Amino acid sequence: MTQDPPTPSDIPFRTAVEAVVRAVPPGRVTSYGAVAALAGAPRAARGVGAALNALPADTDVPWWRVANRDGQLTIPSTLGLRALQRTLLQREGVAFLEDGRVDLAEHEWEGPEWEENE
DNA sequence: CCGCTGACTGTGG
DNA sequence: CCCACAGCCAGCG
Repeated sequence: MTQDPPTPSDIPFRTAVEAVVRAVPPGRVTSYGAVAALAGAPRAARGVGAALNALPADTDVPWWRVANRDGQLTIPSTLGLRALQRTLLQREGVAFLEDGRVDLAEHEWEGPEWEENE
């Protein structure tokens, strides 16, 4: 039987996003745009936000390791989610700048391929 | 099928 | 450097 190799485009967007975010190592931060690209939809950065927003509270997906391209935590501050994200990141050793942005120069993760090189 | 929303991003003033 | 505007796109009613 012919089994085509599982290409990203065959996987539902949300599933692909979850897989990518799960691959982000502790103490590392990536952007919505980068996740979208790795998920096979380079222009769907906003979709990534929607996907993470749909995650159940008990998810094992490390959603807090995703910030915007500037390292800002753009998650709604409602319900203290913003503060929660910051707490979780700091717990992993992620440093923040004076203006409240994540220190991307020190903690940005660009993907598994990049990881091999660094 | 159509229209609207938003945890984004790039560009221009 | 800060702000406004305009594309983009998945998900949902």
